[in-house]
Amino acid sequence: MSIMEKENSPIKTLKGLQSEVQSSNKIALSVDCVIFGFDDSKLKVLLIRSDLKKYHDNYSLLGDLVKPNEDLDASASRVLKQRTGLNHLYLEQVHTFGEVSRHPAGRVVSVAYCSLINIKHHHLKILDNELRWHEVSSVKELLFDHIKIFDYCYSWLQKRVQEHPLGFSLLPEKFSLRELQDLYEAILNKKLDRRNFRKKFFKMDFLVDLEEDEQDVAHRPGKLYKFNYEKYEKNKKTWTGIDF
Amino acid sequence: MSIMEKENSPIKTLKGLQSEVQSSNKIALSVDCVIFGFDDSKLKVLLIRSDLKKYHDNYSLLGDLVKPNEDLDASASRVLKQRTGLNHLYLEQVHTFGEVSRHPAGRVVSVAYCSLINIKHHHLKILDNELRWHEVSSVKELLFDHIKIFDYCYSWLQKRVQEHPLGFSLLPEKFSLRELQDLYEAILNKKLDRRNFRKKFFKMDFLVDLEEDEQDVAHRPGKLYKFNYEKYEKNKKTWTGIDF
DNA sequence: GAATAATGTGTTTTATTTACATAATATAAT
DNA sequence: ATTATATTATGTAAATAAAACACATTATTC
Repeated sequence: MSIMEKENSPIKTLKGLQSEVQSSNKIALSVDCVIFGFDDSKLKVLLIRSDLKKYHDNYSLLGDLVKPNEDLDASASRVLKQRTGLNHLYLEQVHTFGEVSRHPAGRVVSVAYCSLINIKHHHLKILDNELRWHEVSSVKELLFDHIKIFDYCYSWLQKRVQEHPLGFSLLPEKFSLRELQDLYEAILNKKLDRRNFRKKFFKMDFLVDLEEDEQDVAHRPGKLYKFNYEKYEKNKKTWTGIDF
Repeated sequence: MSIMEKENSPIKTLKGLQSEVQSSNKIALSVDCVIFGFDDSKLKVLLIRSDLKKYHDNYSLLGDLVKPNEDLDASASRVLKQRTGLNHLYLEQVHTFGEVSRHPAGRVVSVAYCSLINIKHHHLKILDNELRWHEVSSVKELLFDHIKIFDYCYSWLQKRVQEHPLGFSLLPEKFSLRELQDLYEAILNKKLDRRNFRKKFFKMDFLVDLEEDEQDVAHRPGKLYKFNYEKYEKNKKTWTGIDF
């Protein structure tokens, strides 16, 4: 692999490799988190105002440098925890952005993570630097290349949410089918047929009818459901079908 | 973003940020390429023997450290070029592996790329360290965590090839439908119905009939086709359909 | 020229997706 | 309490796509 394979390389020792790695040109590595939430039937993203004087008008994603003794995933979890006070959130790596000139302070390669939060359930515990939710549709520019990272992660989410049950992380544990559909409509940014939507999800057969009704709605309340992860895992399809 | 957002951070200058990045704990960053090829109706992967004495029995992926002034994608291209002599290959970033203990020589975070080569057309120009093609089905163990990277990239390919026309990078420019189907069967590791396969691809409508026949086959020759990328781009579907 | 080993094509069946309309249930207003 | 309103819940028919399946055709080889 990598480090030890140079052209015409002779046999090396592990010790030699260690010093090669040590003395090599290292690179600042960061994680940036695109944190999505869902509230008021709208898809939102959590942003913070840049604390750089020069860029103080810009909002940015939440991120930090990866520590030398920290797994990459752990680094993203830490950023979430430190910046929002929230733990154990849905988190998945999406893409690594490594253009030389992407960061004005020097070479910084950034690994983008996507996180999904149930806004209603988890209240932000830290509110530095105008940390707050922004409507996804209103996000037009961000610090550095963050808009590129954001766009990439949003596209990723739009695709991913159609193939994996991650959308439930954005909802309360108990939700109505209307809320679920609103969520999908917000993420995919298009209207869906209610009857077919219901049919689809009931057929997938991992929603548990809680025999309970919505409260505090000014009309006939809908039934509440929860997502049964075990059932999903047991029955999930091995996806196939050539189509493009 | 990241670097400049510490808890309770005051307003910072760009200069301050620069020195923060400079003095921060940097990390050795590498790229590892999973290079797939297709030959003799079998999916293959290009591996090299480790030149580490201790691991000399292990094969490994092709990789190298990312240089300070090199874009990440460029780094992967360079590795391909340096190790195979081949240029302008299909190349796509897949995932970043960043566990602290993944590499015995110290902290090395590695960005995995997937590359697809037409074995027949591109002859390897460099054959260091027993660089050669291995049948994908026979790959059981690799250096360090390379088997994990390989498995991840193979799964990625299996999914990706069903949604995007990247498979054609593994074939000669002119190919028969049998070759195309053999390719899909090799990648997906299952038999497909010939009639339905043909229908599917003709319907997608980006194969150009070259009005030419296969040569040197011991039976009725098949027609040759090529992939029309422009036509694909023009008609490609915006993929939708909730299903999991 | 007969046997072989592929290619090339079409139909039927089944499953999935789309389109669409009406009855039921709660709240809010009078 | 009656009515208007807003939303839930449900079913069916039509169109499309996927799966299963069989036979005629065209080269090569013996």
